[in-house]
Amino acid sequence: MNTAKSVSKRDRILDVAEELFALHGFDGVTMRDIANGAQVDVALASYHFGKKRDVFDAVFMRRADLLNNSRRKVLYASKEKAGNKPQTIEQIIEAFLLPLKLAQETGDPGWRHYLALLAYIMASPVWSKEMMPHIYDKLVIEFIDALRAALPGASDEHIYWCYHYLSGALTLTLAQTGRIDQLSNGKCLSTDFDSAYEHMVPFVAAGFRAVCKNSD
Amino acid sequence: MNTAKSVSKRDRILDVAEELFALHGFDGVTMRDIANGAQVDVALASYHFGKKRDVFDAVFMRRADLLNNSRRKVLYASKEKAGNKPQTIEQIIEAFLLPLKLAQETGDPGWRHYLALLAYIMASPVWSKEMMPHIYDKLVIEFIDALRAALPGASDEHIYWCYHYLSGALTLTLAQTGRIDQLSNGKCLSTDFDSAYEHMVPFVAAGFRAVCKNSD
DNA sequence: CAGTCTATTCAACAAGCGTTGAATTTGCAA
DNA sequence: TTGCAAATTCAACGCTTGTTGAATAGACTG
Repeated sequence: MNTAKSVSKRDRILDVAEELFALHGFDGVTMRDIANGAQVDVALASYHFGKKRDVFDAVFMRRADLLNNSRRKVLYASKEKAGNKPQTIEQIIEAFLLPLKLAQETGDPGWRHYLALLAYIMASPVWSKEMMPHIYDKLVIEFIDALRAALPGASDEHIYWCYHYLSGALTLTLAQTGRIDQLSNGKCLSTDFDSAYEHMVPFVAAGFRAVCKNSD
Repeated sequence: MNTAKSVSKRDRILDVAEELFALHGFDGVTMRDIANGAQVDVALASYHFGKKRDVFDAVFMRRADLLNNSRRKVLYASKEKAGNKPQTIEQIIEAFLLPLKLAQETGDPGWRHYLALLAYIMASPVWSKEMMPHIYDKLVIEFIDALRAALPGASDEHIYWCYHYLSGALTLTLAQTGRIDQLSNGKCLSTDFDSAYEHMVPFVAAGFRAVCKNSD
């Protein structure tokens, strides 16, 4: 049998750790939780990755480059498409969000879990300081530069605050807490990234314009 | 000496727990961490509150009613001020955010920690389901009703998604991760709720209008 | 000052934790 | 088949965890 998949135990450990860390955070998951989920001995995770913290890092890094490259590629394609004109805010935000939507659309639940893990990291004062600068900063700065070019005359302060709101809206979306499902009585779904993406672009773009038009 | 304060050990436990839970989450904090921080024996927290989970709940509940009442009061005052006309979106969002800004402005670091704890709960799939409906739902529904009245013709789906983005922007603000400080090289500060509030109102209001004008 | 209730500490427990070294199985090349 | 290295399990360690019952100190009342 074993029709589903024949991934290595090593990969199963990463898959399970990804899901559990996203759900319960670093301290809410034990090595035994991971081992049980992966149907594997407790010692195996240590054998492959080292300390518990190294498992967490391995999970985080597994898709980080993939996601970063995808985002960079989409941003550059968007820049190229705009030619010598500056991109519109909508185009920049679309480029910012599209790779996340695409990751979701692969249907691989691993990507869904990874995005939730990213949300966990971004919303945590401790983990955000530890993980984000090293991995995601370079690209974020490029996006902010693009926004600056698209909003001539806007003050840096306004741009950074608007980016912060964008980042917050995105973070809560990636977290997939199920809260919107419950508040809306099922009319909106946390897992429906298409809708989240579709409405987020005009929402954020309008926000940027409204705030930044008041700059000196 | 002891010039600063003469709070009871019981209160010191809550204060320390509040700060630590906000920073590290429920599982990232031990009873001994709390006891050490409060300079108190390990057993005392159990004596006063029961299980670890009960300490968490006690911390959460201590300010929940206070905050809820403040928000309700501000919302009603805003409604009254608008008279028989519907409130503007700006007025509703201001009413939504003002109590949080006021809590911050008391200067009491406890409130700052509590707001960060709220962010931790809102961003967590597990805790958000467990804590939010019971405590904050009734009021949130009132705010959404007000928004519906201020946006005639807007579809529920649009309103809920926009509220979701507002909630996300707010959550990341309350979390005070320090990320905006670092990205902006100190031009913007996570602890500067005045600026966060000031820019968030026009940002979110414009977002609502842009999305909801496309409703059927 | 004796008595009583509350607040606090002390000491200890059983369970669960991450981690490790040795033993065992598996996969593969010679 | 043998040999060897990688993958995996087994068994156990020292430590930390949350929690509890008994002992002590403190506050207040009569």
